Amino acid sequence: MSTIRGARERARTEITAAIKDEARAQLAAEGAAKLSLRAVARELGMASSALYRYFPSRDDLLTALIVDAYDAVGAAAEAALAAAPPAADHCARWTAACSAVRAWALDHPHQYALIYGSPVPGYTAPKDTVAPASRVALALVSVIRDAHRTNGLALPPLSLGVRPEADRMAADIAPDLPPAVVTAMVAAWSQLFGTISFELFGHFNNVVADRDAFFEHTATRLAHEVGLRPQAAGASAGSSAGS
Amino acid sequence: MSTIRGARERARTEITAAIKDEARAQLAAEGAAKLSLRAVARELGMASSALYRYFPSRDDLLTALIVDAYDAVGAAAEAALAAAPPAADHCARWTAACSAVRAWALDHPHQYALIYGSPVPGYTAPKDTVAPASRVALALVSVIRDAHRTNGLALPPLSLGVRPEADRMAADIAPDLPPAVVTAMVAAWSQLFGTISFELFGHFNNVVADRDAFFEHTATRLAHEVGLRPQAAGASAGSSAGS
DNA sequence: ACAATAACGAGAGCATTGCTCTTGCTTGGA
DNA sequence: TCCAAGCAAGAGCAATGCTCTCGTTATTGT
Repeated sequence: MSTIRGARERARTEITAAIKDEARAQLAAEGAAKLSLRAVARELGMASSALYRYFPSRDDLLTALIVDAYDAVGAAAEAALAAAPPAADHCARWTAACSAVRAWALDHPHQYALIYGSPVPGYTAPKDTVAPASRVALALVSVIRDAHRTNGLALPPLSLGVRPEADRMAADIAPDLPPAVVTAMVAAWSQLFGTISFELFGHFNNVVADRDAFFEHTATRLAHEVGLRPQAAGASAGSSAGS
Repeated sequence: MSTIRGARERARTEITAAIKDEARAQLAAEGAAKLSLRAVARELGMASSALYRYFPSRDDLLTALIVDAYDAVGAAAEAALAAAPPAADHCARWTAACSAVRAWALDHPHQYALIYGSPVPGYTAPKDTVAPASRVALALVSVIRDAHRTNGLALPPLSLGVRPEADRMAADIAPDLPPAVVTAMVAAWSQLFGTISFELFGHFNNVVADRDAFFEHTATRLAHEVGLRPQAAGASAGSSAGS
């Protein structure tokens, strides 16, 4: 409200950012388990107790990093979609978003583990996390919505058992999409991260060698599962999109 | 190999088991991050230093728990398959194995997080873990192999990009199965755990309400993905298998 | 302009942790 | 019987998260 906003306030945001940066560096270097408030303070040249003016506890620092990480993956997915216009091949847009998420995960494995691995601390997800956490899912939904608007998506009917839950999810998430599509999309969403997590957490060691090819294939199959078909006809007739 | 093998040796295995039990209890109560050697020793009425005679470090204790957890999920999956003979509906056997894994995960969330969440400590997976870690995957392979032997599994041809990797995986994992099936099976394997992890780690909060129905549906679709089709004909004509 | 208030940084301190080292005791085999 | 190996306990070290207190500094209200 005041004019200059005070040197103090600016210093606060700067120091807060510096703390988070240093914490991220330690996270990337050693993992979440080894992230130490004292080491962060030491590296920043301040007393460890001073840090508590900015983050009331270690878990709060972690939570801040979690929110930032969710935002970063979400932004990566959205950027991939922004690079391919909604008019383009919907199947390719889907796989592009998936690949963007995977690329971010490979670039920031510890941040990825922070948000998609085991809940770290006493783990209570505060309200601040739910909005950033939804960004990837919303990006995927937007691809499907575009595809549904232009082509219309048709999926085989759901079995009786899921139908009530499918209707509920559709009404809750995307009332403009068929329940079968929404259900398939939620499944594909979780399965996408299952594949990325397995690769990142080492479960593919001695199993999958060419991870790029395998992921490309998996993402494409997930696209099929949600009703997206490659625009086979049209201009470019190249069989496989990538490399 | 000798006769009595000494009371000492027996005491050692007993104490080792007691330590692991207490550690498991703490794991279930507080999570892997809070598992403390000193607390385990305290609870067992022994000095903390005495614990190091049995496990050279905290990470070694964790590793022992990891091995046990892998064995437990693997055993759960195998038991589910043993309950349904190989002659039965292959699709139902697949979903039964999947559901068994999920049930174990819901019953032992922290042990599940230990093995399928973020790698916890300095995380180096020793050789001892790889065999137990494969049990679930091998159980799933056995279902597919049985199905392939009796019915033969046919899947649409793979795109050019994955074909080399698919051949490599098939030769490495199950040379008697078509590469397309093996590839789909690896994907389904990781996706299964993606769905379970999302449910367990809270990513389905405010998204999926009827988790049982959703999982049943997802597992069935995964079965279709690997080429398993429900034995629709025969006796019972009910549309959906489960209740 | 001045004083009250709030934010701030630093240091000391507490409880706890993983781990090591040394010191005795107990057991198993010669 | 006696010795070596296994064992348990205690003290101790470095490090952690967190709290409290005490001066200092900036902001704000009058």
